[in-house]
Amino acid sequence: MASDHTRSAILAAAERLYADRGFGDVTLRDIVAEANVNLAAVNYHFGSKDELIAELFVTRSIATNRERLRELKAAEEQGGGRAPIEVILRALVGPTLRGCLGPENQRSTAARFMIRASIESVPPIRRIKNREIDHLRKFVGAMRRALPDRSDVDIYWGLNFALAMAHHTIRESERLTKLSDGQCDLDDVEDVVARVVSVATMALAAGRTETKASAKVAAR
Amino acid sequence: MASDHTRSAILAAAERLYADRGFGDVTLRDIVAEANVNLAAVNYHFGSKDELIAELFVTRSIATNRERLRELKAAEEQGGGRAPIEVILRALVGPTLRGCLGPENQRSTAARFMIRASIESVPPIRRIKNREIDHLRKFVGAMRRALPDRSDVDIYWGLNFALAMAHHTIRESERLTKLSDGQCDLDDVEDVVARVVSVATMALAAGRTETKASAKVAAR
DNA sequence: TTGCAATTCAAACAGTTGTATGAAACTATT
DNA sequence: AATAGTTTCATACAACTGTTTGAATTGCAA
Repeated sequence: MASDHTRSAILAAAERLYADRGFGDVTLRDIVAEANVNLAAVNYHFGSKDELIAELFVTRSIATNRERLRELKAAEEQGGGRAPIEVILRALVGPTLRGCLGPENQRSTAARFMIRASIESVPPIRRIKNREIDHLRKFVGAMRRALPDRSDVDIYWGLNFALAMAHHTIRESERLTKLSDGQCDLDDVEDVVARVVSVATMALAAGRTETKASAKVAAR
Repeated sequence: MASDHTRSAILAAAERLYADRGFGDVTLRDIVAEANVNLAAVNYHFGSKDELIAELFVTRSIATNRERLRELKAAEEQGGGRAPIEVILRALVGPTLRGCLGPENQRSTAARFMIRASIESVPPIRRIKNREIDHLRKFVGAMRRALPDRSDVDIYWGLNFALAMAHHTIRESERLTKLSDGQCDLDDVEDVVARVVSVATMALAAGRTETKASAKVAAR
């Protein structure tokens, strides 16, 4: 087969540029210049610009999802098919947070690319994200097993909030640092993971079925 | 002065189109066609496309922020300068959620526009968002007064998580609906507000300074 | 070496984009 | 009615976009 050299040079250059400057103002010509290949090579190897972006994102997504499921499976096996909720949540948000936060200077290109992808949503990436639901269902299942007397609705909301805290913290890490004048240490990834897991666990552990009712009372 | 008719026709058309089809594939030509005005009118009245987008977003942001502060001020006055934390959090996330969620068919153009702005982040909007920090500081102050023995870091994290849950729920409302097979009712806005406020309140009320330590223990 | 497929390349294409221009039309004041 | 200022309009501009083409080159198998 081919040497594949051009293909991977394009992938690397594209990831680097997208990570640094965003999808908005990186053109194919920027990419091929960075990769030292011909302009037509992108269409030859990937078909189109969108397919290039999609391939980049899929590759990284698969890696994260695999890591998530690995942690989940390990936890459930260790617990005889049932894992504690906080370990499940850690498997859900840990890989993403670890992949995207941490000291900026030692942040991988892949991490910076994924941050971009979470900030600037472009069509090819959105299409892929929409297919992530099946992956999340596996976590719903595990959470159901961990909290058998919890309603499905509460499980979904708990999952939603856990992802919310993780993704928003990544997206707005710069703002949180500025707002807190550096007091919130986003580089201490394990602390961030612990905080997210802690709150999400509380959200799911709080008084059964009471959540909605009690909150509504407080609303008055 | 002028009739202002053209100006507001452009604003209305642009908001409608951006809300429906996103920033990515709405051109100035689409906008002026929808508004029944000449192409050059946009640059004449707004200077550039980006300034048009900025004006749209600023207008809506100011409205939301004003509503937030109105609720906050009312609550603090009623409590003699100190409001309960859950009321503060409600003032923070309530206006945004109420503005962006609710039955789709009766969702205002403004609301749909703001959802777009939160999903597809474009440069002019990002620049404005970065200036939102001063506004958030007012909530930090109120939260400090409500929870005087809470560390600043915990306050910042609590604020961050509250905004995280609100914004992520808006951004991913479609996915949550699909994942839960319609069981999570995103149209019941007050329930959503109550859920977010409830979890955020718990996050801030949970064992002082213990949060981090206890979570770290759970991590083992 | 010859032949054939895979790859690279320069060049052009076709389309779109936001913006600028200068004349025309309008508005309101004198 | 004449004027000055504002607003509208058709049109052109200049730049950039992703993609295509067809010829040149390369690498490998027979």
